[in-house]
Formats: sequence, C-alpha cells, structure tokens
Amino acid sequence: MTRVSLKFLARELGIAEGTVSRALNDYPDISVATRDRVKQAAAKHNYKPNHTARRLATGVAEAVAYLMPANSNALSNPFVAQLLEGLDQSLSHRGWDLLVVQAGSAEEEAEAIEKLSLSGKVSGVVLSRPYKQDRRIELLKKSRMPFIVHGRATAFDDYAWYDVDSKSAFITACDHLVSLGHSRIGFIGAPTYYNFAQMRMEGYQHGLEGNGIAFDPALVEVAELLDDAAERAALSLLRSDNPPTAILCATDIQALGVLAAIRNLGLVPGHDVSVIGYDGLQFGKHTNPPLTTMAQPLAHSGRQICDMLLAIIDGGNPADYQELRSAELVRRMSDGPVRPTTPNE
Amino acid sequence: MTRVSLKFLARELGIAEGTVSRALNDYPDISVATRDRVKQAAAKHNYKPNHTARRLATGVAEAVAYLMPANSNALSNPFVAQLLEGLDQSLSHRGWDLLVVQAGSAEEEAEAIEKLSLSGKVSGVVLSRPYKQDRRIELLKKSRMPFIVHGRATAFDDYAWYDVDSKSAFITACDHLVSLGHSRIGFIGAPTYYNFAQMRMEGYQHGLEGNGIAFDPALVEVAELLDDAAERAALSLLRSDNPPTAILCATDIQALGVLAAIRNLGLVPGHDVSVIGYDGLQFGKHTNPPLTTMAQPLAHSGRQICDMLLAIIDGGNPADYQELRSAELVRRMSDGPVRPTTPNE
DNA sequence: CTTGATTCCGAAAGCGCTTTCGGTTTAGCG
DNA sequence: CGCTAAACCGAAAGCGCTTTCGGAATCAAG
Repeated sequence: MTRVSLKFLARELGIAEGTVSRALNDYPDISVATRDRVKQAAAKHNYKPNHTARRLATGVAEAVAYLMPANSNALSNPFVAQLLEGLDQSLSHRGWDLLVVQAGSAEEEAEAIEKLSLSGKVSGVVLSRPYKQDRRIELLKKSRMPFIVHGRATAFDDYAWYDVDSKSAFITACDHLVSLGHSRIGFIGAPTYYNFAQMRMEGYQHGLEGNGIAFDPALVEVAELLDDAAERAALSLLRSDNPPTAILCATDIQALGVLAAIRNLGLVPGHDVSVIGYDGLQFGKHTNPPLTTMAQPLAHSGRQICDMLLAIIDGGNPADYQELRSAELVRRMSDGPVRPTTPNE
Repeated sequence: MTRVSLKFLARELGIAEGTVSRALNDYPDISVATRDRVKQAAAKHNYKPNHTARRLATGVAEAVAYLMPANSNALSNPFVAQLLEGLDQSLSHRGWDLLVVQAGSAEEEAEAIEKLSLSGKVSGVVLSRPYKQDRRIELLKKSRMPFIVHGRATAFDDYAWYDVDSKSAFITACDHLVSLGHSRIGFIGAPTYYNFAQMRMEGYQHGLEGNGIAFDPALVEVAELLDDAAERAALSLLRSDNPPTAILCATDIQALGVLAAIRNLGLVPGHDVSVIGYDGLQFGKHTNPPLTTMAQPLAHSGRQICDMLLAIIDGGNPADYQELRSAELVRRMSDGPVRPTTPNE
C-alpha cells in the first residue's frame, strides 16, 4: 500500500505536480476541465494531502494549542472537556487541529510557550485561568503569536480575552441574599494568585457595600479549589462567635465542601445557613441540598473563544476581541430566608 | 526577529547545515568539540527546531491523537480531562504532541480516522468507549496505524486495550447487596451499543446467578447516560408492583438520577432502597446521600494507556498490550441492609 | 495573417530539516 | 616514512507540498 501523493496523481494524469496542487486548491488559472479531472482522480484514490508537507510549504501551522490549567483536580475538570469540545468544533470547521499541552510547573509552562511559538507547531493558543500578573501572557505577547485568554489578568487592555463578569455576579448574589434578609454574609475565596479570585472577592465587597453592610474580615476565608479545603474553611467560619447566616463561595467545588461543613455541624444548608456557589456545574443539581449557584454561560464558550482566536490569526487586532459575559443566578435549594435566631450559642 | 534555523547556526559557526543537525542529534560521527560548540550556539540563540520540517524529513509525526467520545455530556466529562492529563504527561516526556479530535457523527468519525492516518498527522491514536462492534476499530486496524482502545469491543484479541473489568465489578456489587439481604436487585443499564453496557449487564446477571437469584427482566431498564433519563427509568422500576429493594447502575451519572427518583417517591436512598453506581466519581461524595460506587482506578490510566501505545509505536505487538484492571467497592451511604417490608403498597 | 492579450499549464525553486555518501584529515602501525 | 583505517565533516538529495514565473497554446482584434 503505497501512499498516494501529488506526484502519484500527477503521473497518473500525465500532468505536472504543481498543476495538480493548484487544481485541488481551486486556483483560478486552472481550467474547469482539468480541475474536475484532477479532483475525480483524487477522490478515486482517496488522496489526503500530507499535512506536514503542506504546513512546511505554506508556513501556516493550521493548528491551535490549548494550554490546560496545571493543577486541574478531578472536580474542576468538567470545564476542560466542555471547552475542548467547543474549541474542536470551531477548529474542525476549518480543518485545523487542536493540540492540548499541559505543563506541570511554571517554568515548564514558559518553556512550553516558547517552544510552541518557535517550533511553529501552532498558529495560536488559548490560555485558561490566568493569574493576576501572568507571566505566560507576557511570554505570549512577546512571542508575537496570536492568543486569547479565557479569563482576564489584572491588566487586560491589550490582548484578547473572553471572560464572565464574576464581579457583578457576586454583587447579584449578595443582593439576593440581602433580599432574603441576610446581613452576615460570609465568603470563601480562592487562592489570591488567581485573578478571578480577586474579582469575585471585589464583587462580594461591593455587594455588601451596596447594601450598606460593613465588610467584616472575620467573615472571609481563602481556600484552595478543593472541596475539603473549603470545608475546613467553612467550619472555622461557622464555629466563630458570630457566624454568618449565609456563605458565598468562589467556586461550586468549594460550595460542595461548605455544604458538607454545615451538615456536619448538624445544621441544614439552605435553612439554617444559605450557600451560593459560582460556576453553575451540572452536578449541583444532585448535592444535598441542590446547590444554588451563579451559572456562567459556558455552553458555547469554547466555540466563541476559538472563533475569536481565529479572527485574530486572520489579522484581527487582539484588543478588538474582548468579550464579557454575565452569569445568572440559578436558584436551587441551598439558599433561603435568614432564620430569626442565630444557629450557634 | 528572524527565526533561527539550522542554516543560521551553520553560517554562524562556519560549518555545514547537516553537521549542525547531526551534532544536535548526538550523532556519533561528530567530534565532541564541535558538538559542544554547536549546542552552545543553539542554546545561545535559543534555537528550537522547526517541528514541521523535522516531521517531513523523518516521516514520524511525533504526535498522538485522542478520539474524544462524541456525545460526551457535561456530566461524563471528568474522565476526559483526567485521561488527557495522563496522556499528555506520558507524551511530553518524549516531546510528542497530543491532538484532540472529536467527530460528531459516525461518518465524520470514520472520515476523521482515515484522514488522520493518510495525512500523517499522528503516529498513533487512542480511542475511548468502543461500541460493541466498533467500525472505528476496524478502520484503525486497516489503517495500519498503531492504536489502543480505552475499553474493549466484543472481539478484542488482536488489538491493544486497557480496560477495567466491569463485569466482575458488578458481580462484586451484587454479592455485596446480597450480603446485605437484598434479593430483588434492579439494574439500570446503558445503551446497548456500548460494549461496556453489555459487560456490566452480564456482571449483574452472573452476580445474581452466583447467589441463586433468578434473573427478572422486569427489574432491568436501559437508559441513556444522563441523570434524568436514569431517573425516569428508576421511577418506572420503583413504581412497579414488586419493586426492587436495591438498584445497580451502569454509571455514576445514572445513579445520580436514581437517587433523585427514590427521593422523589418520598423514600430514602440507602435506607429504603440501596443504590450502587459505577465509576467512582469524586463527586459522589457530595450527593444525597453520598453514593456507594464501584470505583475504577483511573488515577494514572492516561499515562498507562499512553505508554502502552508508545510501546506499540516503537514496534511492539499490539496483542501483547492488553491490560485489565479491576474496580473496587467504595462504600458511602447509598447502600444498606434490606428493609423488612416492601416500601410500596 | 499578424499582433497582443488571455488562458492554461509545466518547470523549478523553495519550506527547514534529516541522512546518506564520499572525501579529507588525522591517527595508527609496521 | 608510506599505507590503511578511523574519525570527522561537507555536499547534496530528498520529504510532499506550494507558488512564482514564464512559455505555449488559444483567442480576439486589427
């Protein structure tokens, strides 16, 4: 079984290799007659161009890389797959490839980015979950390679990004809680090197402020993006002298741990203590009780992100591709009116 | 910023391009002196070989494709990301790339496989979740491209695969339930075109048989791999004249729906009706009640699978790479002793 | 029938790397 | 000191495709 190449087709048809190539690529200087003849022969022999050779010749990689977040624990993974699905859809439309690269450490990540750009493997990259000051973004900029960030870092004026306005989402959540009568609202935040952690925290603070509630540092804890870390954090909040009657969580995963903490204390979430998460994970429907959450619209975010990236690759100005979506409150069962008596003491 | 190429280095060092290449690739016919000189220059100029050109010249793609399952709904996604992570680790060790390809329909999938092999983009592929008679496997075999299947199809003697023995897992689950006094054990199966659906079903039947319990078709339902589909199926089981006192589910996702069905009937899962899932999703810790499940060891399965694939690419005989792991019972709270009275009527 | 403009295709030069082959140097040995 | 054998490197041919350039054939117009 010998591979069918351009040369093969050319020989078969008795015409030049270059002509075959141009015919296949719909060059205008090829007569319809020979074009059809060539295409038929190609179809007959099931010819698929060697992508590598094509890349080398054209200089365009026809591929995009997704930089998978490093410590993606099992619970946070739903995103990844969903995003990949969207990216792939948008890409395959063009016949391009999707590369997934994951780097363990920060150095490895820098190395990976440099290699990606210098080796010409891809013509663009999408980066997830940026840190506050993200070195990778700097590297990407320096590399002159088109890229888009899923999320935003602190300075975000001169590159492309797609993000959900989690700040205002937390304001909404606060408002909601206040409307239920809560005034002691706790917050379980994410590690501060993530930029989203900062924004959500700000949303929480503004939300409080907007409702005339003083910010109380005793009501906030920072926890890793894991259920049990959040559980411990919630426990310490709940065991304090003047515990919150409601807790906002930076992520749904953390909310899971918070629910557990509440139950472990013999209280019932949504009744004694309200909790609201963020992300809108499907799984939230099955928690105990079902989790109220600020759902981000990640339905077609993958496609959207990829389309933006492709537009930039096609010559668009990165700064023109910035999109801010908003999250919406999905009420399930973990929130409720404040209870008259404080649960502790 | 001009790209630094072999030619560039060659000119800089005043030696031939081929020599530079051989020096970089540790050919034995290059003196240590020049080798070091070349490597230093390469490092100094931050030279990264153009991967595309290298591929074209050597003919090896240095990349592997992962065929992402088509209808991977949000809930089943944790696997994907976890697997990808493992694959990537094993691959990056070699400096190879990971391509993710997803095809919508079956035809698209066939097309994708053909294109992958003919276009020379990858030197191997990993396929997930095979169907019973999987056309893709046939295509892969015909393509002469190394591949490995995550799971098994019905005939599985002549290709490489990595699978978990879900059949015996379901026997274990049955035994466990019987030891708790259950004898009316229901089963929510998966769509029959999946081979794993078949195996799990068989495990269930054998498990019954081994305990002297007659198989009762009225106790089994087949549902899509979705929570609500399973919920409906469970409802119909539970509402029958002689409902099961325990339900085995082909997947954890389905178990989620089953728990919901039980609760909706005013019964309490784990007390009135036991349910056991399969997969061992982390999320099961947070369901209501926490889900007892047969956990498959997908910790490093990605790495393992990839290493097997690489071994085949290196010339190994596919049939020598077949690995069957076993799942283990993770007891949480959704199983319990049978209750004396039947819940219905 | 000549001329100039089109239309269509062949030839050939790369893309950046690998690898074979042969030639020049140097070392080894009688 | 001459000869063979290593050791080392340069030259060049590809890998399979794209794309430019120019030439031959065709056509319209003068």
